[in-house]
This record gives sequence, C-alpha cells and structure tokens, in this order.
Amino acid sequence: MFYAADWLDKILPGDCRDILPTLPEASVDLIVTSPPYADQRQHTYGGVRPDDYVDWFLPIAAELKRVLKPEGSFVLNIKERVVDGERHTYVLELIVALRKQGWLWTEEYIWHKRNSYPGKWPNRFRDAWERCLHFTKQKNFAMYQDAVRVPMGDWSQSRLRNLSDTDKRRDNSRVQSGFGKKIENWVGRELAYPDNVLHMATECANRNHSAAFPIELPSWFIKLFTQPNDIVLDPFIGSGTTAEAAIQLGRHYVGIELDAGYIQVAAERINAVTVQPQLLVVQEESELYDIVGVGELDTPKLG
Amino acid sequence: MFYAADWLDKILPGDCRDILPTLPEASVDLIVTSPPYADQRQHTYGGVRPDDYVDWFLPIAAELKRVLKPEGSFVLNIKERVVDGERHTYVLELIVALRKQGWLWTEEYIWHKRNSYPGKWPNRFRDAWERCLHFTKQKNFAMYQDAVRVPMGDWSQSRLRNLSDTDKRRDNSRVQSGFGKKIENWVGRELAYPDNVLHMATECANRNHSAAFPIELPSWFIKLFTQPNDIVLDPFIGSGTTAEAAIQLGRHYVGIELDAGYIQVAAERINAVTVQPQLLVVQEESELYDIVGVGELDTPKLG
DNA sequence: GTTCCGCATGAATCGATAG
DNA sequence: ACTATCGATTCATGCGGAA
Repeated sequence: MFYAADWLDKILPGDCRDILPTLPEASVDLIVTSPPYADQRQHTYGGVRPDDYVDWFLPIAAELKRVLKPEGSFVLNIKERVVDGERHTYVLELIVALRKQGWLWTEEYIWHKRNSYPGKWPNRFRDAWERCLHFTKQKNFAMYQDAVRVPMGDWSQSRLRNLSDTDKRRDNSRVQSGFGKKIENWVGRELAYPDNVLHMATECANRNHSAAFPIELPSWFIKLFTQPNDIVLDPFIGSGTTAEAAIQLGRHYVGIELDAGYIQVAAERINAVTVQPQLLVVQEESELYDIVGVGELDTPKLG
Repeated sequence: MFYAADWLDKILPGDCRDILPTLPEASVDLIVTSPPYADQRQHTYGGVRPDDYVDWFLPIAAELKRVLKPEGSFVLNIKERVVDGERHTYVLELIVALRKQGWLWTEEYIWHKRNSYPGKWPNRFRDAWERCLHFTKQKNFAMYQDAVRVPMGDWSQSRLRNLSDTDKRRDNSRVQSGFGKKIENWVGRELAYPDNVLHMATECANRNHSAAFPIELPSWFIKLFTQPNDIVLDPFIGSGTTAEAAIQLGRHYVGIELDAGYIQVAAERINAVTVQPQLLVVQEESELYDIVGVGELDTPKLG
C-alpha cells in the first residue's frame, strides 16, 4: 500500500492531467467533481471550447478510471451550455465516449436547482437543472442506500397515528439506547428511499468562496457511495466543497486544484472544519434521530 | 390550402408512418408526443428494441419535420430504459441523429414525476424524471412565455419541494368553487416565468383512462408554443390526452393512433370535453388564480 | 357534507428460473 | 451463451366506503 500521508487529505496543487498519474491505481472509493464547463475558467484551463470538450476530458477520465477502485463510483456534475441558440451535444458525446473507454453509464441523476440563475430570454426559460452522471467500473459497485433516506409523504403521518403513544415512546427510547431491535421497523415507517431527482438550492456567493455546487450535493453522493474512512477524490476541487463534505462525514479526501487562489480559499475552509473532530462524531450519531438526514444506520461508527 | 375537415380535429386511425405522408407540409404549429418507449407497446408497434430505436424513429421524424411549420416546435417526451444495468444511449444517439436530420436541439425540459414507479434495487433509485426534448426547425420560433407564468412568492416556492395531499385538495376546492375566498391573495401578486423543470404527477389508472403523460404536460407546451386556433399534432396520441388538452385550450388537434382500443377511449374523452364549451371558458378564467396552470393571460378568450 | 382509512395501481428494475 | 418470463420490491395518488 501507498503511504497515506503522501497524498491523502490534501489539496494537491497543479493540473490534474499532471497530478492524477502520480496517484496509485485502484485507490479511491469515489470521484465527485464538477469540471470547468466549456468556455468557463479561461484563466486556468484555457476555456475549453465545446467542440474540443470530449477530447480534452477523455485522457483525464482514463486516469480517473485507473485511480478508482473496482467497486467505486464516478459522479460527474455537468451541463451543456447553449451555443448558437442550441444545446450543444458535447455532454451527450462525452457519455458515449466514456462508455467506449470502458465506463458503465449506470445512472443519470438530476440536480434540480431550486433557485436557479435569474434571467429572461426569448427562446428559453431559466436553466434550473444539471446532470449528475453516475459512472462505474463494474455492475457490482458499493452503494449504501440507507444513508440517504428521506421522510415519506404526508400520508405516512396519518398512518403513524395508528401506533399508540406508548409504542412510539417505547421505540423512541429503544432507539436512543442504541441497541433497539426495532430501529429499522420504526424508522422504516417514516423514511423512504429517495429517487433520482435531487432538489437543492444553489449556494449563494455568501462567503469568500463561490462553489460550483452546494455542499449538499457532494455530501449526498459521499453518503450514498462511500463509508466512513473511505477516500473521495475531486480532481477539480475549486474552493474545496468536496473536501469539506468529506471531512464532515468522516471520509478522507484528495483534492486537485490548479488555481492558487482557490487553493488558498479551500485551505481556510478545511482548517475551519477539521479542528472540531468531537463535534463531528456527535453530529453523526445525532443523524440517527434527525428526520432530515438519517445516515450511517448500517455502517460502523467512527472510532 | 387544404380543406380543414379532411384531417383537422380528428383522430386518424393507422400507423403514423403511413398517415403522416398524407398530411400537407408546413401545416402544423406544434407537435407534442410521447412515442412508445423501447420494448413497450409490443401489441401495436412490435416493441421497438433499444438498439433499433433510432432507425425506427428517424423516418417518422423526417415526416414530422415536413409537416411542421417553419416557426413551429416539436416536443418529444421520452426516457431511456435500463438495459443490462446501464442506461441505454439510444436517446442520446437519437438527439444527435435528429440534429443531423436538420432539427435544432433548442432545449431539454425535465419532467419531474413526483409519484414515480416504486421499487428498490441494489444499484439505483426510482426513476423520477423524463426528458421533454424541444426541437425546432429554425432559431426564430413561436414562444408565448407569458402564457405559462406562475405566481411568485413563498407559496409557489414551497410548492416546488412537496405538494401534500391536503394542499392539493385545497387547490381543487378553490378551483371548483370558481372564485374562492383566497383569490385576494393571488390578485396583485406578481407573476414570474417558470424554469425548465416541470413538476407534475403521473396520471394514475384510477382515473378512467391511463395516459402516458398527465394532461398538464401537453397543456403546458400547448400554451407555451401555440396560440388559440393553432394546430397541435400528436402522432402517437394514445388515449387522447393531447387532443383533450388542445380542445380545452381552444386549439385544433390532429391525432394519429394505431390501436383501436385507444382510439375508442380517445373518442369518448373528446366527446366529453367538446359538449361543454361554456364550462371551458369558466375553467380558463379560473386558471388565472390556479397555482398549477396559469394561462391565457395575454391571449384572446374563446368566443 | 367532511374527513379518514383501505386498497389497487402504475412508460420500473433486478435476479433467478426456464427454454 | 442468449432470450423470455416471473416474483419481489416499493410509494404517491385517487377512488370508494366508513366514521
């Protein structure tokens, strides 16, 4: 095995085309990234043109495939831009090309941006969604669905009324004791598995970082596709959102970033998170009873 | 010009591959359709296999292009199925092929199905979205954005997340009463343009017909891309949902359907709608205050 | 008349079984 | 090996009957 300290829990500065080859093969459990879209980030990646996008991304994807564990997942957040009045087809072509490269196009999740960018055009409405393409290396991959269950619809509330108060209280205390047998049953009445449409607001440019996606997005996929202590890679980590999400959830991270300004911002964010390890453990346990984000029901706790 | 009675406001029985060539060219303002998905509807179209889907659809699309007016729109509701653990790429290939045929891939709307088909699998969640691909023949096409504006504010925003049963029941009663008490809340409230994500529940078979899409879906696109008295074509009209939507909104329709059973169902639905013209006007006015479908703000009423 | 509960039903998908 | 069929899983919705 590789010695962890060399590349783990760091933001590696440089172009991921140079950095990725230095990482050991089959070492990463999950890749979540939002690469620079076509014509974006001209100062760093030179503003890849739509027509060149597939050719630019394919060698990077080949390295990602080498670095990813066999049972790992690759989540690519991307959306094609409008070129000359049309949606450009480079993302569609990229999917086909990645399959030719050996990736399995397992699923396409939709990120519905509740507060999308404002604006008005004569021929289209505001773009309120982006693709989260899920690729894997093999049909059997790691997926921890229980970690992202959500509250059920209203109808379950009336159904829950069937349970007597004592029943509910009994189950409750049993849950809090930590070893109740019926945790799954009780929880199962309130929680349902989500679907492949994610409703998340875009992150406001509140602090000194402007992230490509809200932290809930990498958090959701990290909970879904990894366990604590697993390794999450983001080859275009920008202001460090993926790293912050990984740390919060007790996972290791590897970030790669070319822009020095972003690296600085990310370092500050990461420092602010890591200094509170005890709080993090409490958060994870409390998630058991938090109706909004139940997680780690069937995964070992952090030591 | 063609004499209208020959083909207008009818459901033409037969295979659209045979019927479409009999329609005059550049005569239709909007095409909305949900063709049989791959491996579906084996009894009529023989269950087109995913690998053959593009070849099957392309000649139909060529006829659709001939029939559509230059400034018209073509909305294709479709979703690729899972084949061997992966999303099949035939829809992506179809988009590319349609562009080669001369169509412009202007936009991709997402239909978010709040009540998606249940089920649990180890490698994916329930599929809760479908594509509504918007193709046009030229960059300048007809679009009436004001017709689909929705009320602004916290109410409509919370609606985006989850529409509970009680909320919906309240909506219904408000509409049915015609001019309920809470109308004051909406009058004077500003209207906002929607985005490219549509939240609609699938139609249940509990209603007397089972349709591919809920009537709100064709209604929305008919309001967006046509004016009253325009012509709407659906070459796979099934149980007649598109026809009912067109009639309700004062548009002409042309439907094509191969299955005799569907034709019968569609005929009954259409009869039930057309005999109540006065009611329709009332519905249209009440839509002003209906959170679900605001329409006809700047278009002439039926008369 | 309301409100509530029970129940059937989907453009699904996987894995096992059978030809 | 490759295809066809079947059972199991799961939840929002609307309808009908009951309180």
